[in-house]
Amino acid sequence: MGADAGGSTNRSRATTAKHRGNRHGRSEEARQSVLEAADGLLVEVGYTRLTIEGIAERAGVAKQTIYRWWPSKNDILMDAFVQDAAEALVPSDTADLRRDLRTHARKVAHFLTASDAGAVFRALTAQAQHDPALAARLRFEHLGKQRGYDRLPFERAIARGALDPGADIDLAVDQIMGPVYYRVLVTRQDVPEEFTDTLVDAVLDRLGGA
Amino acid sequence: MGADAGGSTNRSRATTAKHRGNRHGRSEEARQSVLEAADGLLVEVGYTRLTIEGIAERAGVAKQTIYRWWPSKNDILMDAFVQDAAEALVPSDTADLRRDLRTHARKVAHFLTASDAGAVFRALTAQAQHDPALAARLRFEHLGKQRGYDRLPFERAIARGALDPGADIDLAVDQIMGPVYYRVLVTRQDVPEEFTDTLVDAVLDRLGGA
Amino acid sequence: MGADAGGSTNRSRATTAKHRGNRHGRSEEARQSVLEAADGLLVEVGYTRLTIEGIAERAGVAKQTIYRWWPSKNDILMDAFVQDAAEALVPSDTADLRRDLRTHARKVAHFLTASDAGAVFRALTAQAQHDPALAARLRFEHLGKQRGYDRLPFERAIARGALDPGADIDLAVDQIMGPVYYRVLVTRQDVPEEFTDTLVDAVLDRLGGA
Amino acid sequence: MGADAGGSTNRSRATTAKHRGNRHGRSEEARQSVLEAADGLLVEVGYTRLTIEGIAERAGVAKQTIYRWWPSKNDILMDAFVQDAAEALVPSDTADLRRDLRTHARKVAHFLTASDAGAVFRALTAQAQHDPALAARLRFEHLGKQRGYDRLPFERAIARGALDPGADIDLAVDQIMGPVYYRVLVTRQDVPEEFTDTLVDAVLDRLGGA
DNA sequence: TTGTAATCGAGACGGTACGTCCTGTCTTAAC
DNA sequence: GTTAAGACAGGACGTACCGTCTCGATTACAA
Repeated sequence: MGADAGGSTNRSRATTAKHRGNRHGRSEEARQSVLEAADGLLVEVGYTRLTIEGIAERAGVAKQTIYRWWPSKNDILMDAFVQDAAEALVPSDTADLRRDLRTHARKVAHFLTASDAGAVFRALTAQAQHDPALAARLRFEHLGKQRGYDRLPFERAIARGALDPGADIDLAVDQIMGPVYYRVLVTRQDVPEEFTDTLVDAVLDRLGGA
Repeated sequence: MGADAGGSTNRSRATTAKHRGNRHGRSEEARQSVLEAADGLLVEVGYTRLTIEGIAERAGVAKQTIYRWWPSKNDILMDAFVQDAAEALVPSDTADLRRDLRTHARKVAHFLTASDAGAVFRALTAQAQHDPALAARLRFEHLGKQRGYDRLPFERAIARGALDPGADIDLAVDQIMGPVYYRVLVTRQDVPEEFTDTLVDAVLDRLGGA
Repeated sequence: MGADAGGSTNRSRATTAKHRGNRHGRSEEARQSVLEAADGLLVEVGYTRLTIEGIAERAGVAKQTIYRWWPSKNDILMDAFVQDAAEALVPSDTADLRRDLRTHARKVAHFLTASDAGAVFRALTAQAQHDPALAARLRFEHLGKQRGYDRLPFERAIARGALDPGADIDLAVDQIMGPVYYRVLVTRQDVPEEFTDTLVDAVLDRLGGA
Repeated sequence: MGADAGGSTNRSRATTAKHRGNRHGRSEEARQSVLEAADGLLVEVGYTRLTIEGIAERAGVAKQTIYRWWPSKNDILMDAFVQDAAEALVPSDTADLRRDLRTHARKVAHFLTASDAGAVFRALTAQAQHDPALAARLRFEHLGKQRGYDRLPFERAIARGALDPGADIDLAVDQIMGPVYYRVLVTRQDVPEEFTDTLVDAVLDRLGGA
């Protein structure tokens, strides 16, 4: 997307950070205010009443500016989500697999149920049911990386010799994360820490018992 | 909604002397053709392009007739789903817990990934993320009953003394169904029989080992 | 049209005047309340917002009862008008042509500008511009008779020898009534008594001077 | 509403006449095709079956474009009428009052009974009975000017010394025009030239005889 | 120093679908 | 056999957004 104009070139932009668009690229200011407006409106009015026109008005931006850079409402939310949630769910490393997994599962549950970014994720996951292209973006830009984080504690444990290298890590991740997402997206039950802890223990008991 | 006004209740009407005017109620024909049109169009054009006007046209029904009986597009789909999927997912009973669970998990996976009713369910679950009222209807009219079916093999096993009566059945159900729904709704991976079998075995190994 | 069931047969109805519809014919009560509801609603909400459904509700009558007896909204108003305005505009007879005409012209002006029946007449005349059938009914059931009344003072004057029998009475009526209706329907100016008196005088000066 | 964006300002627009509507103003092309469609449909299907949707379709214009610029169906017709009938009824000047009045009265009668613009005028006058705002627009944008034209022959006669300066011109206009409009709008009789000639003569005989 | 090219805001446009209102027809049960 | 009640197919209403388009202003580099 090349949407990111910040970063190492910000010295040359220091004096012109507020440009309103010219031949040399898009307005970073407009981009930011669109993403923030989308984020805010999603929380305030919900996905259904979130409109491009509403985002444009809230962002103080022309509708065409949005259409120039984003193909659809979902793509705006996707960008907003990627920007906001980039850091979130990296698991800790205490050299204690059970502890790391428990902490990580709790963090994921909290993200899904209690954070703004989680609300955006739920909305995007919902829309992805009707929109294969969005589903693909979600997979490539979020879920793949997330799967990497989810696997990380197991891989570290293997590296330090604390876990059988033949363990089926993806299965283990599905067994821990599956019930969490299931409760959040389907049954809408709470996801207390006892629940995630129990899931982790069940997986580790099987893996450890080998 | 008391959507059914015709049918078996006409006996009680014969004695109801206190009618002022017509109580002939809604047209069952119109109701059916709306539900069928909604079903068909959802499969053909997808949720996003499914419109009330399209349903009305396909059903040969006036738009107002739809609005008279259904508050929203989602409520039509909900009715269609309830009608179609009423029978579907009752587990078999072979007096073999492992076999019954494996069969049931495979049937659920097939329902979610390969049936028309499953497509409606996925669409409804997606919309329920944005619509608490729909979420409530889904819970009360489908998921509650479904949870009963999912628990049934365990309860039968307890009844016949093959399982510890203290087993946490709801947890076990979450551990089997959670990863299935997770793959369907989130990661969009296939759900092969080896996967569901493994989930069942993992749960039973723990329960049996108690 | 046969819309009128009253009149000379009302003796035989005396004992059944309040029936709500049976084998003996239409409900006079329903007919009356429809006409009154139409009248009242026309004054209250205006022609544009006058609906059959509104009339039915106000009259406490089923919509079908209206459609059974009246072909259209305008026909209801026409009946209401005929019933209300039957008596209104019969000219007095003082054996003084000028005085009779002045009085009559004033009464017509007052009818058009200040009476409820006049409001109905204006509405009907307006709709008659778009509806030839209504225009015909207006002509046959009102304007013809009204023209007779308008001519009456002249005919009486001829009969008593006070006016040349060769006078063009229709022209004279047009010259007096035309400007009155013109002000009411087109320019919406007031129609004061000085104005109608002057019109009468102008006509009589010509006729008398012949 | 400032519904008129064309007209005297079109000089400044000369170079941008083909724009399709942007921040600098509305599309003149859309405006024209709406007015023409309304005009044509009124003549073809009549006022009652004239719909905004029909106009939009015929004009090849979106419904919202109509609602953006005209508050109602009547306002469209009013604009169409003002545009079409701007030139129409200016009286000739032959320095012969009787001849000018006769010619003018004939032209007015012809306009009302035999022209497309006259059909629009009759429809508007009819609707003005139910709509005070429309009545006001008709008065200000047409009838005032028309009254000026109707008075013109008399004023010219006074200017050239052929008529008593104290003559009541408005009364004379009412006496000539009133019966014409009366026949057109109320009695629906023909308005032959003998009739208008007689009206003119009656008025002039009185004025001239003073 | 000026011209050029890309972006910006603004907003009118042709459309689609919305949810509402009313029309005129039909059916039913009550009286 | 008329009535009140009200469901029905149909169709227009006026609104909200969609995604496209043109416009004049703004800006930064290149000529």
